[in-house]
Amino acid sequence: MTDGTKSNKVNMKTLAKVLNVSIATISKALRDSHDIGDETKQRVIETARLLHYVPNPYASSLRKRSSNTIAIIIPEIADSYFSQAINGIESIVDQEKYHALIYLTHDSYEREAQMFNELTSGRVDGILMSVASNTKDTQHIKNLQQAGVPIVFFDRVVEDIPAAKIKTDDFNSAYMATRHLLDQGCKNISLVTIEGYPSILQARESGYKKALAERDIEPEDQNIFSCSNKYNQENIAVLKEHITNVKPDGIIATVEHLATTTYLACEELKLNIPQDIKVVCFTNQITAAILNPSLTTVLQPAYDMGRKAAELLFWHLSGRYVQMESENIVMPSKLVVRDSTRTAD
Amino acid sequence: MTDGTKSNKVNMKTLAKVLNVSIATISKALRDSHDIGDETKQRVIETARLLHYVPNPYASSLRKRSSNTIAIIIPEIADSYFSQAINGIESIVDQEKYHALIYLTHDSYEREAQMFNELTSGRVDGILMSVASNTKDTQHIKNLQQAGVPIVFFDRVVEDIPAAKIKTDDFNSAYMATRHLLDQGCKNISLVTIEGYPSILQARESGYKKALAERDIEPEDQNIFSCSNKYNQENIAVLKEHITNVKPDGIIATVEHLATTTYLACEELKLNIPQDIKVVCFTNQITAAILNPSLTTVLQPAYDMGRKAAELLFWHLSGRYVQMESENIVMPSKLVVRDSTRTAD
DNA sequence: ATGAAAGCGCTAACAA
DNA sequence: TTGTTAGCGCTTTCAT
Repeated sequence: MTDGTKSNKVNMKTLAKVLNVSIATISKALRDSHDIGDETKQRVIETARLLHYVPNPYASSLRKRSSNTIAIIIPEIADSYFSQAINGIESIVDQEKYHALIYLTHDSYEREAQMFNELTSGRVDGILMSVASNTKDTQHIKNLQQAGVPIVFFDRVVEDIPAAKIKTDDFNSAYMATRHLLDQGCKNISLVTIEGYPSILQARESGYKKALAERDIEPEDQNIFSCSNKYNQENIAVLKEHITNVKPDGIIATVEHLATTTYLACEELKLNIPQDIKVVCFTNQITAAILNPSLTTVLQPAYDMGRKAAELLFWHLSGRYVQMESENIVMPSKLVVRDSTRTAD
Repeated sequence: MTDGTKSNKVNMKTLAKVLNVSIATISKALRDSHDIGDETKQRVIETARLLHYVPNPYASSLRKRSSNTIAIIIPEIADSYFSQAINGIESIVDQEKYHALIYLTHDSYEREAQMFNELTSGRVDGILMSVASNTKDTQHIKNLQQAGVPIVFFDRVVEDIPAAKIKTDDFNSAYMATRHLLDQGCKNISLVTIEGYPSILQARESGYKKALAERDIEPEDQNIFSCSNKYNQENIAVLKEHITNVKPDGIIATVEHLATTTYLACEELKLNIPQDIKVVCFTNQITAAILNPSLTTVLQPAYDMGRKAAELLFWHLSGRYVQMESENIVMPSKLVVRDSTRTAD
């Protein structure tokens, strides 16, 4: 079914014939080469416009061994952080006249590995990625790097791979959140995370523990609790069980979907936020302000992170920049205090 | 900077040399052609695997004049409807071993038209799109169709173009929402929309008016109010002005970002939702349930719509399906009643 | 069942 | 300044 109306397909050959010049002249003129006369250039550009000539990207990519396209590889897309980050990425991709392929791993290592294998083909000139939660073996990523495809990580980075990385300070974010809850009088704070992400979770755990240690509180294993990044009844049940058993008076939810999960779990347990239990969540949702109660959040500069990641990649692609390995940019996240952590006073 | 480690680039030529067969044999064997012996096939597949052969997509696309990639063209991505729709699309794209390019129009006709022009190049085999709000002239879309690129519209469709369309029933959605507000005792309902989308808005307006007419209420022009699809202070101010002037006791917000805008406008005006004013919003945000108060929504089957749109496109692409023009699928949206439209009793 | 060869549309030496 | 030519890696007749 790919026949189409191939009748009026105009290519360089067509232009060459019409203008009585060689194909090479057309090619050079269109790429504004310096060894084509201004007058010829104009004629070529003009008739190209008239005949609605559009270059065939695949011919060009095959020949040049570069595709003017990048891949965005992320765990999921129905997430305010990632969708805002994509906006940032897109702003640069568009500006550079590139194209962006989007791939969702759904946090599956297998899918991620397969995608990377496929991308060995030269389909993209570079990759922007947030790694899947359960990716431990990172050989697939290293392989692609060795094949010469530059990679920039954003948010969910792989620490032990030499590549550019844009992230927020997970240690400090968790530290800020924990200290805030302590300041609000919490004595028994649970850190709720999701499975996977060894490096990120470790950093957040450390930040959490440091804040506790500063107040001479011994962290309990049971307060570090992990469930799935889903918003469903089962997850609510799991969280309810944790709350019932551990009876935290403060919860730090480290991923977006846990916000709704936590609120609903508390509601079902008839726990009042913030009186009975205070809640902080890592999320960029703009509705945080109008939740019941409004939600204290750790806000990441998603758009800017996406933009920065794309900028780094394009600097590298255009040769302006080389030391990708040493780029390790940490952007500040922000604690936005709202009613979900308010004290009674 | 696109040199990479081209040293170990293995292509069909490499395989042919290694196996002492012709390139044609390799090609056929890998595509499981019937005129290659089973034994040869196995040998080819085996060594391809061993040498980590991955076909060059651009060579293949150039030759076959089809790219195994589609374009997703949408106004924005930081929107729960679109991101959920993309999830649905991706589920099919992945299954069909296709690739998806993502393009954001930011609701700009100029950008949209330019993208379509670019896609004349044959970069994609098909397009899934939601049209930009201010697109009136649709020649760019027709041009691409005439060039043989199939297009499936979802959600924001262009009625007068013969192409497959997946949408929800805008007339009925607005009708349901309006009737619900009337049932809850509202007498002065405002329909808040955004600029653009003639066909969608007209349908919603009609549904709104029909519900009013059934109760013998004359719709007032001032109750149909349009602002921008932004979440910012200016937009809040504009909405506040409307509320102050028109004093509606019910608001139907027809796009997602208007939810937060409306809530904050009411808060600033010290209007209690739902006592002073009831609110319904067209949105798929999962946080609707935990807003203050929980928000009555018109929910669209975003994931299924994306999936369905992709399915239609691939049926067509694989020749299984031809009558794209007559496909006009309307999927039911759902009114989810919550506290923002609750009556006092 | 396998191979030779043409060519998809473009780029980039190299010649003229 | 312009043209000739040799591919990029793959698919696909058409021979054998």
